Amino acid sequence: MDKEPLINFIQNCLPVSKKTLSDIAEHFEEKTFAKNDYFLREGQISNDYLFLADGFMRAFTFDTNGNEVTTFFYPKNRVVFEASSFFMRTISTENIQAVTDCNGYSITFERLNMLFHSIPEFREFGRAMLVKEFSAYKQRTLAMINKSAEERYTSLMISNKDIFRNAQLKHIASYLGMTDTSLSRIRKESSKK
Amino acid sequence: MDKEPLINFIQNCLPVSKKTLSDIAEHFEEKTFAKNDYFLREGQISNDYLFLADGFMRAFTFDTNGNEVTTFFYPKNRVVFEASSFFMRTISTENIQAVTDCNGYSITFERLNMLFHSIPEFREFGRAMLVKEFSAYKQRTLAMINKSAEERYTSLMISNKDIFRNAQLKHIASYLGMTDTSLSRIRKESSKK
DNA sequence: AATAACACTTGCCATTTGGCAAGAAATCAT
DNA sequence: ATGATTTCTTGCCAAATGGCAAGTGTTATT
Repeated sequence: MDKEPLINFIQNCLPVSKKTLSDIAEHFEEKTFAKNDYFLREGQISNDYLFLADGFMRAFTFDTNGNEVTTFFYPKNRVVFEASSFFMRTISTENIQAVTDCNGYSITFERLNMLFHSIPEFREFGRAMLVKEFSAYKQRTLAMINKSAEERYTSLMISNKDIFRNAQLKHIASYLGMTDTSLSRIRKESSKK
Repeated sequence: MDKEPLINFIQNCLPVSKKTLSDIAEHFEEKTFAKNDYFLREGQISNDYLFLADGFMRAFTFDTNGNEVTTFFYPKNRVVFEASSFFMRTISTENIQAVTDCNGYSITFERLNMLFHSIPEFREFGRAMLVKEFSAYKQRTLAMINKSAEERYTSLMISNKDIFRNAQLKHIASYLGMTDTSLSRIRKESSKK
């Protein structure tokens, strides 16, 4: 059985025995997504927790005016899940879509809980993922407030260049809270310097 | 022993036996804060998980230009904690301060984990609080993007009138991602209608 | 009650960002 | 490869928001 990337990722987060690791990995199953496939669609209850081994995904939803808004980008080598729908078993308002061809390993809600129940260290892993995601989200919120469009662009450029390599302009623009027109202009100005 | 509000709150979130409830409540201790007291200061590792029975708090930090930014408002009857610092044992970049006189019940990291370990249902409570907070944060992020300053004001007015009753203009302004000058003007315009 | 400190409002003007629409460039399907 | 579709850029102008600073109102302190 392969699942190398998954095992490495878990091991990097918390030190557990090889045995436990393979017990955990056993419950994940391989998944692939073609470009533009959906991992989660709004209206569904999210039932999969995914480790993204390769590729690039994004989450999006719609604001009150019906405009699509990108809410998150997921690079490879991290877990992908919509916390609220997955853990509270509520209908998701977000979509998660493959931006490029992707592959990874997923586990269902039921099985994940079973593992959380039986393996206390792994419970810690689950909590750590949740807290980490939350924390990243907070930092992003902060970066949005009290920064100009150009500053938001620059920060993202510095911290997440891969987003610009993978995603479309209009998706990045809505992620940054500006129009694609503005982002285009800002990018141009910025490249002059 | 009192702790009525705490017990009611937990019971509302998940149905547990009276016995279990009082076992849980026993580990919380009463806390009071005078107006402007701090529940958490940046630079510290957050070690308390608080149920706010009465009063009003706010979280704030500073953006890259050194401006104070309000990141959250906590009305009474909910839990107050900074997930990242509390659960990951990292230094907090946020401050949490009493906006009015407050009182509630708090529990330490160590004791909370002990309860999580020994009472599986309560573990669910912990996860639910974390997910709920995260979910609220996401909704807020979304409400900020692609909305004008006036729309952001109006939404907050509708959903959280109590913030306007309790907090200062400049704190609300930074929470809404605008200057206090703008908020003052917008509020005026809005009251005309 | 007087003073000081703080919170809020308002006028004037500068700057940033958006809206629209046309054109250029890139990508996709046949 | 060719045309069709989608994505990105750009010019022009309008609208929204911010910066500064003075003025007014409110609250706290002695």
